[in-house]
Amino acid sequence: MAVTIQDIANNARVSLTTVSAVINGRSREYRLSKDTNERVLKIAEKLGYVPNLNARSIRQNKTLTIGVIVTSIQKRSLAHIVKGIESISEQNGYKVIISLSSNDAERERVCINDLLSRRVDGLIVIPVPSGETIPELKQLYSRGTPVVLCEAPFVRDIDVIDSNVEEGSYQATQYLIKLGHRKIGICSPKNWLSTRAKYQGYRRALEDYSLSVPEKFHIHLEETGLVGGEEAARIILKMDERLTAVIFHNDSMASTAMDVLWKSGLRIPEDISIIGFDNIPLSGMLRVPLTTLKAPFFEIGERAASIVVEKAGRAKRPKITESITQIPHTVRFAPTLVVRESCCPRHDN
Amino acid sequence: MAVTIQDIANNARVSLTTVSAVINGRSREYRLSKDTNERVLKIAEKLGYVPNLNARSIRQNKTLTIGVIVTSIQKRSLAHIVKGIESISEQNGYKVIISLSSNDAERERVCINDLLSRRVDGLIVIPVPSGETIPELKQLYSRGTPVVLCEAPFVRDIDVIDSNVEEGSYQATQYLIKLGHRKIGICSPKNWLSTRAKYQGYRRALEDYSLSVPEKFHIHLEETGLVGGEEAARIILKMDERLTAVIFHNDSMASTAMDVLWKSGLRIPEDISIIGFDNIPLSGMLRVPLTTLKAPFFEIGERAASIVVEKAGRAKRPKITESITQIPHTVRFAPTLVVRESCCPRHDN
DNA sequence: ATGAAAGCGCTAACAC
DNA sequence: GTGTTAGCGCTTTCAT
Repeated sequence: MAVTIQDIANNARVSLTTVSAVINGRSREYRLSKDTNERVLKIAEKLGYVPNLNARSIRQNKTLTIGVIVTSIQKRSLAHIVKGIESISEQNGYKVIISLSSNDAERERVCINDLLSRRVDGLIVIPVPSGETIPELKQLYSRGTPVVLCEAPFVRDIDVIDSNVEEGSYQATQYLIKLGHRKIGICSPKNWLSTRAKYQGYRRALEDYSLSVPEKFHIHLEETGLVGGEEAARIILKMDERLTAVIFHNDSMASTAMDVLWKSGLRIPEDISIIGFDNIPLSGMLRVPLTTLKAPFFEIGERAASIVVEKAGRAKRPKITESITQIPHTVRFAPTLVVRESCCPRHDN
Repeated sequence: MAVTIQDIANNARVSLTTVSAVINGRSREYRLSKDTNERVLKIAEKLGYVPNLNARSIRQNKTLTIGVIVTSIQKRSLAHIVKGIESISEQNGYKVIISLSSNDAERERVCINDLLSRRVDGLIVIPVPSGETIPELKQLYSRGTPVVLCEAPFVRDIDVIDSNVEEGSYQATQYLIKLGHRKIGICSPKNWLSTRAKYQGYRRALEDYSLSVPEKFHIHLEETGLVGGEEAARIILKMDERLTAVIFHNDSMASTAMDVLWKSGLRIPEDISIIGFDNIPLSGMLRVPLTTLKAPFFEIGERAASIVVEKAGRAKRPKITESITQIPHTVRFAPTLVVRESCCPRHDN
């Protein structure tokens, strides 16, 4: 069994209180003698004392911890969000504990419960892309738990910080339209909120330019990530009408799709223009450097964390919070188009 | 304040004990009536009860939690290790809490302390690459804390699961030698353990083929990651003797370096052959598909977690553990060479 | 079948 | 300057 303050107290022949005061750096406040202070510290050190945060938190009813739930850590954008969260949290004295939901609503629920059980002071969640868990998250929020969502298009009545994918998709589409493209496809995983958002931006752009919006150009994928890219490429190759440009859900999908398309003899961008999302580091070094949309993910994380930290801090002074009607914060950063070499004006074909 | 079992007990007009039994699914064991059981459950639900894991763990002296410390989550290899850890942990009823050390020894120490304070039942650490924290980790280990290191070349007297980078480097070098290369460079961040390991493999290969090992071909980088790649490229371009092949510390470094080299007019592989490490997903889709070494990172995570889970479980039956002299597990998986297009036989130049 | 009571490691109000 | 004591939310032994 681990060393406790009791052990230290016995060893130093002082009381629990004294030890506690020393450990918490309050010997001044408690007017402890410099001597006692040092002796206790030394003994703690010698005994290899490690404070028990769980015991402390149960007493103080706070943990100085923020729970973060992320669908996957492999996605660059999410990794950046997490770094942003960490940075702000740390500056404010909060530790972050990261949980992975692996894109699975049930696992996300387990993570939420676990973190709540650990009494985190706040929660930042990248919800599963299907949006399945949104109602539960809103309920948490309305019951007063400091919770902020990142990357949750369409979601309202709860704090949301994200990149405006609708807007990004609009920009991408507009760019392609201006290059003369008319047969523009958009590929993304089926049943994701962000898919719907991207489709809306795409549609809005086409409509703004009075172009038709053929339903068949909206390609729904079963798979996500790399495999999704292969699936997309296969579908595109099989279409009876050849697209002249395609917007992909993200860069890694675009890369794999590009790879497959290229291997089956299509030239990029001459035969088909490609746009991705996220601006991952390697996208500029691909066979054909990828045109893509970048968003300030690190900053998104920072903003999310600031809100949580602020609310968690406020929650400590109970009375004040009580009657405040929450006004949800929503910030959606507009992405910017990074033009590289995967798009060109439409060639007649 | 959150709902407690006391609240439930009051509401259900039963005792604390009863509620506790119900919550823990032991009403059978306690011979509680089906009626009581359901009533309590219903009330817990209604009140929105969330068990306080901290309180529980303080009582039970275990947390069913494994702490994982990782230098960065952006590195694919590490992300895979984490997934492997998660997978095994979950199967064994353990939650994982992930902390990021950001390649900073001091932050790693903070993470270790924090996790110990949270009384995790075990610890898996990817130590900072300088190896600075190894002594502390060994000390932890020798005091009986279940701790396993991943990716820690040279480290002994503690459980280590990793990829054998020395061996990988040997393979890479041998491959290049067989292609006829004689001026082979190796680039990696200075003062890293893995740098030393890779250099040893490289050196061993050259010596096995009775080739000279010019010190100047061992390039030490100030920077890591993408920027390290740029730095490497700049150095290579400035060398008075042109290398015909280079081994990079990892794929993302190799990619950026390749990009810079290519942009300054070198043809790859004709002018210079390139090998990376890690086999990241995009390495096959680069301008020149990258030859690289892949290692079973997911499996490394799995193995590490199995050990920790096993030890954590054993620790619960104190007597047995007491006198067992620990025999450190060490598993170093040999990487395999993935041949793509970034290497070719030496051209006279 | 259910409850009372002790105690896990710690903090904080209040004594002395 | 330092110690006593109550209790945070929970589990567990022992009574009933």
